[in-house]
Amino acid sequence: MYQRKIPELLDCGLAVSIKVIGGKWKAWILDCIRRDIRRPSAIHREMQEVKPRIINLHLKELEDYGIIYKEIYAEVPARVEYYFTEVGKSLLPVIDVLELWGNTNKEYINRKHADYKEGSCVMLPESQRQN
Amino acid sequence: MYQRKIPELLDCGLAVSIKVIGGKWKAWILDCIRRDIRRPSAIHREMQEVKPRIINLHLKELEDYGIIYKEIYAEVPARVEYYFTEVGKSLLPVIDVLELWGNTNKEYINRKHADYKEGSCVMLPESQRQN
DNA sequence: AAGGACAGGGAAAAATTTTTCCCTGTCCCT
DNA sequence: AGGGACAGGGAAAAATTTTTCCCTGTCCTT
Repeated sequence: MYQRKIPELLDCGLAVSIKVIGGKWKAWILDCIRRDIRRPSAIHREMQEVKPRIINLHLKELEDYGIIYKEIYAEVPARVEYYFTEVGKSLLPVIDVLELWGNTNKEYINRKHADYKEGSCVMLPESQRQN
Repeated sequence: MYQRKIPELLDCGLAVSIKVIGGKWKAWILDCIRRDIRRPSAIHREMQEVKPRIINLHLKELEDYGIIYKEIYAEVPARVEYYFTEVGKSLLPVIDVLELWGNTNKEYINRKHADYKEGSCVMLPESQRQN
């Protein structure tokens, strides 16, 4: 486990929120669980682009924060499913707000961003790619 | 300027939102501007904890995204002030939502987090420190 | 002439996050 | 016995972000 060298400032609400959902794949994972894709292997299948190891790390982190929890069914082989805690449920509308703002403004942001740094390497959705 | 090696996935609204406000000090900077602390030097004074260079980089990025823009007054020495673009203004309520969720849940998150990894090194606000 | 405020940025180091590679088990099916 | 699905993690490499250090100017005041 990585040991921080610089203490985190977590007294600001915004810093806390971003810590929880700011990870590269966290939102996607939360979205899976919201859509009833609850088992690790199912999430792995859903997120082909991302290595299982990475997903596991994020799941663990979200579990650490008390956003999701695990049910381990004593079957054979053991079945694991993730569910939202109450706090986790309260996070969903927040994600919706972010998702909405992002979708509303992504063309604007991407265009502006491209205007400045043409060196950037942005992956457009397939429908917009032109190579 | 850093040249990405892995293309970004920016078709998801959430990824866009987090790209824009996810930087370590972006939210604080936006909050300064919102409170009429508009000049680079004033922002530097407000954010003593952060080196001016870093703030400048974030300001530049926010400007790139079209969240803020610069007014350069032809005085001597030149005076610079940052303002929100329309899109930038639309981001403010989003930040409020994040801030509110974070403030509502930070004790819960911090406690949960500490429960798991006691090795973590979290800087509490002064009022809560006990060393 | 020296010093400070102002706006700004290059280059490299350090810190952190993300990724890859590969390993541990159990069980089921063929 | 071999192969695949399942859940999970150590260790190191790579990528990215953040930070430090120090430099460029101009102008104003002492």
